[in-house]
Amino acid sequence: MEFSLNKYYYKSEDLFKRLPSDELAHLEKTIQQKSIRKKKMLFKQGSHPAGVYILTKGKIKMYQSNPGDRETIIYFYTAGDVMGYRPMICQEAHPLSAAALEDCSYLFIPREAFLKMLKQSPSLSNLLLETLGHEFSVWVSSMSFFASQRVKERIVLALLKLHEIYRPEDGGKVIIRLNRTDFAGYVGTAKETLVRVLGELKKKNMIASEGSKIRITDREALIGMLR
Amino acid sequence: MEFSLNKYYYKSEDLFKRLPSDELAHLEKTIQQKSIRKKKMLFKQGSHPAGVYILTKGKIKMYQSNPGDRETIIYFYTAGDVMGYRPMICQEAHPLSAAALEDCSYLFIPREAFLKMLKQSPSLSNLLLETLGHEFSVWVSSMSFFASQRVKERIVLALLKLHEIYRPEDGGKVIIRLNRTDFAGYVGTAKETLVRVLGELKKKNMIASEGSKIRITDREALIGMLR
DNA sequence: GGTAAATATTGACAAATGTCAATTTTCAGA
DNA sequence: TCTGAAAATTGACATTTGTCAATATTTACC
Repeated sequence: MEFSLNKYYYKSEDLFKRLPSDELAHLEKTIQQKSIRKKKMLFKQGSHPAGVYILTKGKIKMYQSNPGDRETIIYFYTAGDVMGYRPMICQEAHPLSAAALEDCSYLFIPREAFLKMLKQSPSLSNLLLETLGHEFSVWVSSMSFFASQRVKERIVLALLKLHEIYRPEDGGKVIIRLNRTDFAGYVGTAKETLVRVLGELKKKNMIASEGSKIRITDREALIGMLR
Repeated sequence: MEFSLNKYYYKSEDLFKRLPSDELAHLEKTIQQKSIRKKKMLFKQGSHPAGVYILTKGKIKMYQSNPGDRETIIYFYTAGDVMGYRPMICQEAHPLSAAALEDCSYLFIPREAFLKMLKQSPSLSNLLLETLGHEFSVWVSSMSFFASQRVKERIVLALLKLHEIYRPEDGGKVIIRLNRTDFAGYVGTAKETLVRVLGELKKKNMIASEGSKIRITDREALIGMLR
């Protein structure tokens, strides 16, 4: 079977653009423009969801703080992604925290407006259902990959995912700007182990790096390591 | 923060019971009674979803086959659980395979009937949305736990989850009947490593086992190991 | 451009986990 | 109840991964 990054990667981009235009127009009246500085938290795990976030610029990490100050990063959001609606739908607290990796801009739909709309609009609930279902499949794949692979393979898959996440809209070169600690938290390994594997990939000319910046130079070779 | 197994465990039980009675009545006309023998497959990953399954008796494992004949088990379904609707909703193939761990009985709703109903019933789509959202949170927690913990802790959490999965309806003693290979596939470790950790827990009188049967004898102590 | 603080890298070693090959125990069917 | 096959257990050892401490490099800020 052919390797498919698609299976492990998903963007909720354009979720709202698929709504009927009258509903979209109504929604837009309640939307607020906001921004947040690098390293600031957007929300904290255990807190009550305040609304839906649509990221328009920058990157956000979703993570869980674990005992021993280790941080597990579960997801990176990038421009176009919709965040935070899930726990709201099922009246739960946020299971994860969110923090900005860079300066970010986003649109915010307050909780009440969103829930009211959800009640009235079958198209929105069907849209969310479809999105959520698909997102779920991606997670399932990621989880089983994670459970069955060694650190090296996980790092390689993480590199490929990050390559998509950091892909610029103008089609320019992809540069992954992520510090080693966050990268290691994403892979679920120690920072030192990550550095060593990256060093090895660098020696094989599959990636290039300087400082915390990483660039993939041989994507095919990386993919080749996963089968 | 208090340990909550709830965070890592979820049953979709009674999903359909929450539907309005007229819609339920309509659905019941299309439902088929079926059964499947131990070790037989219910569906295979990559295949097209044929309908929705509601398990009424027995246990089903959802798993992914990995290279090197290793199997990663992602989820166990038990009586009351609803399976297989997710990939149907978003028009995808099954991301996982399903096989019976014991002789099972189930109700089957054919694809067309289910999708038709979904279109007509806002209550069903809202119900599914809520269920899916909650299920997702549980998965997120499991995944971050998985990524951040050692094999021993993962085994202990798996034991606690299995204790719920194997809880009999009549309130009798819980006996986990699962072979070591499947258990190891659930934890994401080698069968031998699993056996060693179980042996250790047995020596500490936290569990008892004979053959492949396992019984938890000191639940509190196990929970104590997770914080 | 210079400097202190943050971050990445490396080395040495310890601990955790996997693998392979016996051996023992359990289980299902005759 | 017996018996072969399947499954669980154990041992020895290799490999992977984590930890701690030191050092080199990069980055942010004046």
